[in-house]
Amino acid sequence: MIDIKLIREKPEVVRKNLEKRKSDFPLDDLISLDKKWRELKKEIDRLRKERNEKSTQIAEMRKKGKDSKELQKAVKKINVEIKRKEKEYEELGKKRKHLWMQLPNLLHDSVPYGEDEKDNVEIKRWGEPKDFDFPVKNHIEILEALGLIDIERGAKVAGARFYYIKDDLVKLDYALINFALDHMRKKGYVAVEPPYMMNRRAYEGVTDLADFETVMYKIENDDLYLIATSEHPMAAMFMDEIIDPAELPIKLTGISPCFRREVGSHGKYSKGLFRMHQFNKVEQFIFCLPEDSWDFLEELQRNAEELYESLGIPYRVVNVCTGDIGTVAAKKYDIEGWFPSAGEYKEIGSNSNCTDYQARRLNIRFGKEGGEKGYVHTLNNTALATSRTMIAIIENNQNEDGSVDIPKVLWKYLDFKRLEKK
RNA sequence: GCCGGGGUGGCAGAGUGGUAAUGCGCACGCCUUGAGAGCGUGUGCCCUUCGGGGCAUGUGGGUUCGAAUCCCACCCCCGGCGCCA
Repeated sequence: MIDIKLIREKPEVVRKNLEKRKSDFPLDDLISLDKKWRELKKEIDRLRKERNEKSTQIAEMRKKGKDSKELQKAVKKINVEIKRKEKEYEELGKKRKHLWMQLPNLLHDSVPYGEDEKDNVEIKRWGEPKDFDFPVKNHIEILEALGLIDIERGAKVAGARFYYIKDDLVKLDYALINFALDHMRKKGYVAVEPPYMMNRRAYEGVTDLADFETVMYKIENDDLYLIATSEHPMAAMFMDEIIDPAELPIKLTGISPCFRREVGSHGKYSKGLFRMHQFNKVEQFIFCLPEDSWDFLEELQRNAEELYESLGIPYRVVNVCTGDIGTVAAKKYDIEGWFPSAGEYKEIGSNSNCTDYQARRLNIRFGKEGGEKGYVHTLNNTALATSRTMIAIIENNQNEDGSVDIPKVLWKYLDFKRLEKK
């Protein structure tokens, strides 16, 4: 959510941002809706004032034992009118809010202009993709041969894009979680295991409204949605609160499964473990003062890069362009890992500064009571999503005999050093 | 799930039909060499032509000229019972 005052007073700034995003958002509709809404509010407030005055008069007359029938009649009449206008006001208000919530965040100047992900700008590359002297296999071939994954039974029991992972792969999953958690905790981030479900009000605060149709699973009979990432419950954690600036920054690292419907994302990179309905992820999250958020974006970036570097996964970093950045972020870096079977870099993590956009929706402020207040800034970055990282490890560290070498940093979490046929 | 108690500002806490006391905290000012104490002003949200106005007692309805207060439904918290990994 963007400050409504900015929309009213400097619509040209907002309009320019929309042009940059190539958004077809109907800004003029929002502005005129807001204007009508305010006019109607003024009108209703005037009527309410009249009613309050008359009611007070009635009370005084009663005290004196005078007859107040006429006044009562008049108030009744005003009330009918208030009720009529309130209904209109409420409908207008809903439309206004709905539209307002869809208005995307203001972009940072450094976000490159572009149509889609092809126009993302590479800003860094680390590591050298290995030259294999044998035909590389993809992770599904490798895992099926090792008997560590069961795709068919996953589909039988839950549907496509659900899988059973087994045995040493389960251990590897948890090793990666512990590895990432340890890394983040060493940096002073507080580990959080959040609720895996959230109610509508909280969820509307953290994400694009369109996600309710394409991303989130709704729990029947309850006002609950399965979380798509622990970013969401962490962001909502301080909903409707005022944080003492002395407490900031708040640095969290969340661990949870992530549930995603993935409606409309068929085909692309959909093979194997790359895009599933359920996966585990360690996430980084920061609440901070507005002036600090751009520095923290770089800190979050570095944290994630260190993880992939110590795992030995070649990666590159892209500055995500205007056409690919999404509604909530003001700036976003993606980390793309190297996948030998595809012969390209693909997204394994995503780092966003959401500035005050989420905080405004969630009503999370900082400030002393009675003192100056403002909205905090929120940032989130993947630390490590286990499924995609496992694919990267498996494909990059495969041997000709079908075994896979485990990166040394994970050994202490495991009772094996290779995935191999038993 | 059942029974009981409860939900009022940042916190504590009054108000049982007449339009939200009071205390603490916090911010600003005065005073002070400084701090503290003391005194004063302010302290949520929305609108405003900056004069002011409206809203706000868990949420949503209802009754009434007027609801924190009465009625209905729901949500949440605490205690007990039940069920349970």
